[in-house]
Amino acid sequence: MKDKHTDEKQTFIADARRAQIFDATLMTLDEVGYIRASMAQIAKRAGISAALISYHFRDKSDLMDYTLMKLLTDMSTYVLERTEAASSPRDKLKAYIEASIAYQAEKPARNIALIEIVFHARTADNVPYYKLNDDEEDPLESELLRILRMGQEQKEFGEFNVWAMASAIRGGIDEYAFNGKLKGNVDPNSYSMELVNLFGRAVLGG
Amino acid sequence: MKDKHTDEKQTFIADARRAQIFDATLMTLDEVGYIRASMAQIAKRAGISAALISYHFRDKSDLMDYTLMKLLTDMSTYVLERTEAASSPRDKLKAYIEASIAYQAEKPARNIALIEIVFHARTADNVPYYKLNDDEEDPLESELLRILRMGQEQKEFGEFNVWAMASAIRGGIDEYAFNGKLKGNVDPNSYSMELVNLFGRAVLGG
DNA sequence: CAATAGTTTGATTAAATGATCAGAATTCAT
DNA sequence: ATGAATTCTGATCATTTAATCAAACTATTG
Repeated sequence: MKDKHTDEKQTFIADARRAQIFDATLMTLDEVGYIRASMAQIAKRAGISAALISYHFRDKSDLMDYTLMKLLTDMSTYVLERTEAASSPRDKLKAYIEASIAYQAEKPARNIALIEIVFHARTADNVPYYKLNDDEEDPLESELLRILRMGQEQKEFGEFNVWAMASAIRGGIDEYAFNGKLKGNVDPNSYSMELVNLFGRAVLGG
Repeated sequence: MKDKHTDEKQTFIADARRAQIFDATLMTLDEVGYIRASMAQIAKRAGISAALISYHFRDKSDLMDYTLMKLLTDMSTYVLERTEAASSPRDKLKAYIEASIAYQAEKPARNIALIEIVFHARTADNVPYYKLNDDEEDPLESELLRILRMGQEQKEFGEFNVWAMASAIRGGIDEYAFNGKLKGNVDPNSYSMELVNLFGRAVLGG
C-alpha cells in the first residue's frame, strides 16, 4: 500500500481538508498555545472530528511540521518579494528590515503560531527545534548574508563579520515578536525606521 | 493554618531541600525540556519521591516560578556586577554586552532552562510568560536604558529612540542563545567583540 | 445503477500526568 | 526520653492525551 501522506498527488477534497486543518491549527496555537493545542481542540475549531486529523496526517508531529513549513514559506515569500524589488545593498537591507517588521505587524497570529511551534516541537530523539542547526538553509538567513556580502564587495558597507551582523539584525527583528513591552512602547513603523537607521550606521564598518 | 510557602522563615532543611529541587529542575529542563519535565523526572534526578516536591511547592507552576526567579536574579547579578565596574556610558555598554554573552557561554544549562520556562510556562488564565508585559521592571532592561540615556545626556551617544536601541541590543544578545547555527559559526568572544563594535557605531546616532 | 475508492465519525484504549492522603519516619523541643 | 511538629513516601485518583478501528457515509467511475 502506498503512503498517502508522502504521495504527491492528493485528491481535491484531501487538499482542501488539509488547508482547513492548517487554518484551525493556526487559530488554536494562537488562542491557547501549543501545549493545549490538542487534536480535540484543533478539531473543534475546524468543525470536524479529532479522528479525521489522524486520517489526513500521520501523527501530531506530522501536522505540526506541515504547519511550520507553510508558515515559514509564507513569511519568506512576503519578505523576499519586497527585498528583491530593491537593487542596491543598502536599499535591500532597508527593504528586508521593513518587510520583516511589517509581516509581524500584519500577521500577528501567524507569528505566535510560529513561535509556539519552534519552541515546543521536538524531533523524535527529543531535540528541540530551536536548537536545530538546519542542514537545509533558511532562505531568509541566506538572503540577508547575501545582501551583506554584496554590500562589502561593492564597498557600500565596511568591514565586519557577516554572520555576526546578520544575527544582530535578525535578533533586532525577532525582538519585536518576543518583547511585548517593546510593542507597547514603540509602534511598528517607528521601530522599523529606527532599526534601518541604526543598522545603516552599523554596516558602515570599522 | 499558616501558608508554609509564602511564610518567610523556613527551616534549614526546607531551604536545603528547595535548593536541591531547584538544581534537579534545572538539570531536567536542560536535559529533556519543559514538556517532559514531569514531577517524576525531576524527583528522579533529585533522588527523592515526587510527592516531596508537592510538599515543598504548592504546585508545578509554583516550582517553575521559583526556578525562573532564581535564574533571572542569578543572571542579573552576573551582568550588573560587571557593568557597574565600568564608568563611561561607552564602557558600560561594552561591559554589558560582553557580560551578557559571557554568561551564556559559561552557563549554557541555565540559559536553556530559562528559555524552556519562559516559552512554556503560562499564567492561571493561560497567558504565556513571553507575552507578559511585566509590571515589575526587568533590572537588566532598566540598566540598559539607563546607560543609553546617560550616553545621550553626556553627548557620547547621538540621537535615537532608546527603547528601539535597547531592544536591538537585547535582540542581538539573545540571538546567541537561540541560534544554534550562529554558535557554530562564531565563537562567543568574536561575537561579543563584533556586537560591541557594531553597536558602538550604531549609538553614535544620526 | 452498482461497485469501488475515498472520507468521516464515535467509541475505545493505553499511557502519562499533577495532585492528594494516610501513615511512616525523622527531627526537635522540653 | 517522650510527645509534638516536621519531613517524607507509596499508593491512589481523576483527568487528559494521541492513536486506532470498525462501521457508516459519500463521491467517483464504469
